Amino acid sequence: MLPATPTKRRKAAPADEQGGLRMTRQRQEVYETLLAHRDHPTATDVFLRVKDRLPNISLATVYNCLEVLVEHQLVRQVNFEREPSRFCPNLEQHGHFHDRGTGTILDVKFKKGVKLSDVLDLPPGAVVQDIEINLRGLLRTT
Amino acid sequence: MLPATPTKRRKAAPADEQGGLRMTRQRQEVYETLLAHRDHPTATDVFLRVKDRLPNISLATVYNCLEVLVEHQLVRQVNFEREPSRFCPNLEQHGHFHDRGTGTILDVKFKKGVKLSDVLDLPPGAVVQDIEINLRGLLRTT
DNA sequence: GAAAAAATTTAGAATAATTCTTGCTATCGG
DNA sequence: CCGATAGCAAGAATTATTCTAAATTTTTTC
Ligand SMILES: [Mn+2]
Ligand SMILES: [Mn+2]
Ligand SMILES: [Zn+2]
Ligand SMILES: [Zn+2]
Repeated sequence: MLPATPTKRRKAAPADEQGGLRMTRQRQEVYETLLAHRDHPTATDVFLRVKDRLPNISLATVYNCLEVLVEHQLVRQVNFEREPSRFCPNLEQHGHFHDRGTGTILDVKFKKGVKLSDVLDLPPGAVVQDIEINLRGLLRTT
Repeated sequence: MLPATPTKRRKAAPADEQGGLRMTRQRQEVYETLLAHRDHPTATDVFLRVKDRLPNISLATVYNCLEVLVEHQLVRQVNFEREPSRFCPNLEQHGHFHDRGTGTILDVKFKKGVKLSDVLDLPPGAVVQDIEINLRGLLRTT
């Protein structure tokens, strides 16, 4: 006999909720700001941009929104050295190239069909969950 | 006629100077501490270890020593996310694997003969000066 | 080898990105 | 509408790191 498990159906998500993330106005604007420019802005950059549309937003809220967007994997956090974190809405697996000349950060696609183990001598038993590839150099403007 | 260039020979480096780096006691101990364990310690870790041998060393000095060792390329600085920097005396080109289970950071060798351009779609004109590969995951202990 | 100059070390203060705390507001489920 | 939960804003707190200034050590000059 089955135990009397009450048929606890998953709580219906509100209309504006996506993947457990409640898309508030602030989160929406932060996310759209990232989508709009895709130039890997810092939290402060995002703050300044969003302020045009939401003049009362606080920097703490921008940090909160970015954190929750990262947690829900709508956005990636990109760190170069110990500089302020940057944020990227490109969800394809990719790396980053930092041009020391201009400070620009560019997305770098991974070539198709390349396996990590073709390139790296992984420690035995290593289960890789996350890959981060950061390049630094110069963009020779031809 | 040659101009009267005074025969300005390169200033002789003091005996303890290597590649422009003066190997002071503090730098020596910091460097040897890194060589001794190769477990990617933080500045504070190094500070605590070196204090056993140089009880008067200050944390600021450890930071200074690490900085100068990195500048002179005897040591590499390794950053995972926004955690405190770690330091690595392995000068071969390599990446790092961070085991989320234990916090251990392992060196990951690059396979021989693999070119970056085999793996990544580099932006046109990009001259890569520095490569950083950081992996995160679990070490399945078999 | 002393004096002067330069480099290094030290302790503590300052910095800056990020996180935390708290009170307020908005939204949700009923 | 009501109580509960989640999110926001402002400012304080945190913390790894850098800076400052005075003391010490090392190197150079005489
Ligand atoms: Mn920016
Ligand atoms: Mn450690
Ligand atoms: Zn990106
Ligand atoms: Zn290493």
